[in-house]
Amino acid sequence: MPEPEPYRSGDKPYHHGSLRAALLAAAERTLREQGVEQVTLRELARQAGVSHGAPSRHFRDRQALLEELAAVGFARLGDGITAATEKTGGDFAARLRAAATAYVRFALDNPALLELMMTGGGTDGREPAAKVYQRPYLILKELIRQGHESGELRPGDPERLLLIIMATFQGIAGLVSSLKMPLEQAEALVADATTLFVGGPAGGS
Amino acid sequence: MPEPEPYRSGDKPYHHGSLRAALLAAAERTLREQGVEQVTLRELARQAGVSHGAPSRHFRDRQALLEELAAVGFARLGDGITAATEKTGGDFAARLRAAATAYVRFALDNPALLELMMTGGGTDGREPAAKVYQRPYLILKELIRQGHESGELRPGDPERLLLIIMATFQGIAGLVSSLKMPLEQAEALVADATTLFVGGPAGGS
DNA sequence: TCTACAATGTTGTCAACGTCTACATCGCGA
DNA sequence: TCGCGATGTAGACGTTGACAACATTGTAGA
Repeated sequence: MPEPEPYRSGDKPYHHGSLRAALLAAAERTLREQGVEQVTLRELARQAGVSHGAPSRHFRDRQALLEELAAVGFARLGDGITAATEKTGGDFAARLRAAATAYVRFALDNPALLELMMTGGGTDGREPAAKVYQRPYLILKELIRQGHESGELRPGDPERLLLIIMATFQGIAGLVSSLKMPLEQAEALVADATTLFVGGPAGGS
Repeated sequence: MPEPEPYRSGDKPYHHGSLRAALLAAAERTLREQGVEQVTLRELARQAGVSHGAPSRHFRDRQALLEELAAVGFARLGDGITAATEKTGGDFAARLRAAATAYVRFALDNPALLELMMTGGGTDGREPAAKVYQRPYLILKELIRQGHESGELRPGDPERLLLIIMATFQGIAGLVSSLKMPLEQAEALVADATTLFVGGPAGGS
């Protein structure tokens, strides 16, 4: 079965039309299905039906493409967390849990992409990837402010609380992802952690 | 006229003698100094003063070498945590903190190695790298049992508490590592988290 | 002592990759 | 119309992982 090209199917135009987007899409698919190692410029070019040199017109090098892909991931993750918290009612714990759940869900749905986002794909520290935390950082910061204001969150230095909470959720996401934990159990873990931060007992006893 | 001289310093014997260890050592150094991408079989062979095909006698392929390197890391991390908890006095919180501190210290001292341990270096899911957690898992499990026995740890299902604690410490290690946080601040974070689990208020207020 | 063998290292080769350069084709605005 | 910049093509080069054929060495047993 022929690959369903979005534009024209039979004759190939000299110019692709949206090669950049096509390369990123192919990259994400390949990353998900075969891992970073298989995300090669030549392979993406093949998938896009284009010569092996073409990608260089859109991405300086392989690393640049991976960073762009990671950026897409950042945006989607941020959107997911924002949407989750915004559509959740006023209860502080529920919103905190919603944010964490969105994070964990992303980790389970996009393990390879999340890994890419955290490690930068390559190694040339060109991007220390502290960026993963930026969006969640701001969202959580605001959430914590609200929690303190309403008295629903245990007192304490907001900055330090923020770091612990972020670390915990980040850790849960990583744990859940590398243990391939079922979503149900992952959410239970999130619920426990949330309860812990808000002040109640943990462990569901 | 043949030369019956056994060895001379300066002339290279045909057999290296301990090539496997030399390759692993070179791999760890290169990983630390230049990142995973630079850990190439040929480069390691060069560093060991050996031909480019020699490594294949000791490691099936590059991935196998990286996994071996990760295993070395697991062992060292486990030893570090065990040593830290064992040499710390009876107080539960102190021992929990000691374990976490050892973890975080390892993360700060060996960022690239820890990353390799968690991601498996490659991507071919040949090793889901849930191994990182095995040693800490057992150690923490025992610690939690003791904490519950002595009543120093807040009550709750041990399994769930274990997961949360592991996730948190794992998260702190990752956060600290990718944010290149100074050790001092990292330890404060660990102290906060420990206090939180033991039952007191967090945030150092 | 001699010899066959297993372990280890060397050399040569191949395909795939990233990257570079020279060239071809296209669309668009002066 | 025409020319120019953006985009894609084609080929080359050096590096890498992997493999196969061969060389060297220590050693166990005849």
